[in-house]
Amino acid sequence: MTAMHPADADAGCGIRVVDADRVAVVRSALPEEERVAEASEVFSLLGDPGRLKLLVALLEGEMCVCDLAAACGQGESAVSHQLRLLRAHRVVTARRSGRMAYYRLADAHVRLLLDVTLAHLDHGEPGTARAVESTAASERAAS
Amino acid sequence: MTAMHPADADAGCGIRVVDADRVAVVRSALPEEERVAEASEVFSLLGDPGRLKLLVALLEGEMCVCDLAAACGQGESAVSHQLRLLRAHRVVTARRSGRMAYYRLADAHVRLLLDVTLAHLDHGEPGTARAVESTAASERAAS
DNA sequence: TTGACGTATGAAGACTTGTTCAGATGAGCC
DNA sequence: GGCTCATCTGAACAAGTCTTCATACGTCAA
Repeated sequence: MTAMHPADADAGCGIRVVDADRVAVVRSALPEEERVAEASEVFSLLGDPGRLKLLVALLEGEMCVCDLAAACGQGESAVSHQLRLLRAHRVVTARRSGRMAYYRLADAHVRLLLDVTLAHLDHGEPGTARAVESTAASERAAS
Repeated sequence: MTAMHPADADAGCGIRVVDADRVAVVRSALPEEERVAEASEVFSLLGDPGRLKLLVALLEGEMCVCDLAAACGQGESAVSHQLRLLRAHRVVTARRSGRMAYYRLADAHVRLLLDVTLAHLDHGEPGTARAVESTAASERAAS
């Protein structure tokens, strides 16, 4: 664990390393594999423009499939497929009323990510401080 | 724009709509197509476990390619490809020193997203309020 | 019950995306 | 110069993803 001269060291397996200390620190700071996978799945869900639009739309409150499709300019079947995916990951939940299905956001973390991102989009680059503000506000309102 | 009885209306094109008002509101609240695309691209970048690990690693400060590879348990070529992508999207920047290349986070928004997510991972579900706190703190420290 | 409707689902196809391997580039060292 | 090393790049393949079409399911109204 102590510092060694650069240019040689290994990090468990036999991999080339320059700054062994740094590598060790980062390694222990890195979340478990499984956590990273979880997080990246969530980001992946937000990584599709169609899905992202659906979720942003749902920030306004619950909506049925056909309204979501209309509001986001997508086919109803496509929307249904996406919602299915989002439901499987517990990002949204469905409430059924007769033959209608109303969807709403179900994940506080995702809501937070969306808020942060929207705030960022609003005022170009700077974003951070105000983003956090507006995020906290909308989070309060979202309970 | 005024309310009409449910079950029939259209939203520009000829699409079935239940709550025309809601659809109209959401439509105007939705960011421009282009903004949504930008945002979803960023999320997509965070949506790969390998890339996500690289970025989390870079939260600790700048690192060279081989150390990143070692710390994240990935091949150096793979890492280089990913960094290239991240660089193209201005999420990271490279500083060259001799034959080494040192990468660092270059996007405040991405850093914020990472912080929020890590905070969320730490204390399971609740997350929101404390996530914002810790996020703001780390943002201050990150300038 | 029958038909229309909103939603859900399965399968197929085109399209992305990530990894790997092989080789190229350019900096440092003898 | 010639060698090694860190990084980059291109091509190819495997794997995953999104959309579409067709169809199935449950609900409501007549």
